[in-house]
Amino acid sequence: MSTTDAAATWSVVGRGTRDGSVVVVDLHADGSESARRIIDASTLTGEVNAAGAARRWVWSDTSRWYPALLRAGLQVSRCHDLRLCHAILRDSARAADAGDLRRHVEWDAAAIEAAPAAAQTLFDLESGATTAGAPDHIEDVLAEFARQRDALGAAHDPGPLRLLLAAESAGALVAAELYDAGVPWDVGVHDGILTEMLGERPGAGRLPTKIEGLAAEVRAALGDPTASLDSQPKLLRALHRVGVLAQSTSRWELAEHDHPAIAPLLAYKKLMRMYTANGWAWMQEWVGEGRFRPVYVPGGVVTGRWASSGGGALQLPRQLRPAVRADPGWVLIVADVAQLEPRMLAAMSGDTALADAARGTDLYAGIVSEGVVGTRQEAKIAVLGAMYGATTGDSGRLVPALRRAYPRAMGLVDHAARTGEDGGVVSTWLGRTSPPPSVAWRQIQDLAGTGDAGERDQARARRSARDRGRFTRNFIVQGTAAEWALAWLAELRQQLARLEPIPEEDAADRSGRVFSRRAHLAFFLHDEIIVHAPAAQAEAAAAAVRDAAARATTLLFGTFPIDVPLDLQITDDAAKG
DNA sequence: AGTGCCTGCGCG
DNA sequence: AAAGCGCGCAGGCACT
Repeated sequence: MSTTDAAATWSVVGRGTRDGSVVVVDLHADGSESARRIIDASTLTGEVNAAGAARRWVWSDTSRWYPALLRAGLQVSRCHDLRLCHAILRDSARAADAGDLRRHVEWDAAAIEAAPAAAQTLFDLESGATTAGAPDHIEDVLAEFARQRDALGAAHDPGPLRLLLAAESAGALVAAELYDAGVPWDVGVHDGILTEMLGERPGAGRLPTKIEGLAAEVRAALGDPTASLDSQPKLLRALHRVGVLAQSTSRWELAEHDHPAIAPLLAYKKLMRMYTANGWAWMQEWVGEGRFRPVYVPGGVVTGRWASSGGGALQLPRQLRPAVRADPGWVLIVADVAQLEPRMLAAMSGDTALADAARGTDLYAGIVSEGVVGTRQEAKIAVLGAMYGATTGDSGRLVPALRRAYPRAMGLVDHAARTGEDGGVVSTWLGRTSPPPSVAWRQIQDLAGTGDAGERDQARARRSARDRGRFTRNFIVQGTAAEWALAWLAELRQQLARLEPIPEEDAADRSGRVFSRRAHLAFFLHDEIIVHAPAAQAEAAAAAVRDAAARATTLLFGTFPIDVPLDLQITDDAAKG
């Protein structure tokens, strides 16, 4: 075991030249190298242990390095994920001089790579097998880290951007930890919900009884015993034959027609959706040993939200929530923020009137009590319309009232929309910047600007400009909300990590997993988290959830008086949350 | 058999 | 078919 330099700030990890070797380079804050060690991949866990909690690990891609450490029972405190930070710095309008980063496209290619391979890692690490993704050789890693520090150092005001990079990297740690921990899942409850809803689990080649029954009802009502219900064009033709002249087969349109086939058809579609998306086959594939393990993709959405790849973590139907069950002797802490995005907008714009309406748990009720609109439902439609750029219908009609009452907040999103329409870029509160318009978009606008553009060219250009305006309008709000959520996650995982592990005999299992003896994050969905905690830690973990949210708000907005209230429940069943 | 697009619906 | 943003996934279907 080699020694580590306690004074060093960063430990940069990369692959060595020899197969299976790993190189760890300690750096001081000024970037100077203080130690360099060549080790076997299998001893990296020892290095991490010896380095202590304060160390920030720098690596190409958290999803390639961290899972193996977690499986070896180690949690790291902090990291700098070069792949994710590259994407932010490359585009950020607040990072001066990112040209050097843009030239190194090999760090972009990795981001385009599909799902992070949560399943590979330790084995590959030890065998020295190469995997696709960001460059991993230590010299490439050191060079990229230097470029990123240069881009940050040259920034006019690097503080917010530095915070964003730290939060993004912490999010990468959380994503790997969520996969390692999994969502505690009761397959018995899941099976019960499916059976109740769909009927008995069918044999091969058959559908559940209730689905078959509904299909028969629909076909009888259509007078066509062989009608296909799963092919949109065929179903549409069958409906037309009985006089239902719908344009599409979507639920909301079918509901407007009056025909005996409609009710069973809507029920059929609902059940079929559950059966195909989250039925027994899904359970078989994604749930094992009492844990649902979806694959999260941090930074997977341009706005900074996470995406998912596999398991559909972000689309888990509310109906299936009861299957999220704490282990015996454990509880769930289910917490979410109501109306996170308009709260972010109020704070970003410094709109104290909207911040006043946001005081307390229901922003929409606040808008009503300020007399801006008449009902809570109107307030909701107006706010969503304001953030999404609605121009017609109820929503578009209500937005002007908001514009009069909250000129600062509305001014900010309206300005973002105009910038987008003009082909410009916009940035979130911490500095994540929207991508520039595509070449195709530019061409459409340029063509419309020339003298010989036809009426259709003009119309197309206006439409695509407005489309982009709605995107940039929403980008600053959705992206800042994602930043708040990352800060919440980052604070929370640090606080949970400080909890004392419970005695071995009370552990959820004897696997030696990092999270079997301590409260841990189990689920994350944009503005909502679930923590799985030993009963003895329930109150401490809930306090951590609340405190982390408060700290996230302060971290982003300092002393600006914006409420970000949590709805928080401690329960053994996530559906009660 | 593999691909890429379309439709529809789940989530925020 | 949404009006009004951001996603992933399943099934059908046309194409290779």
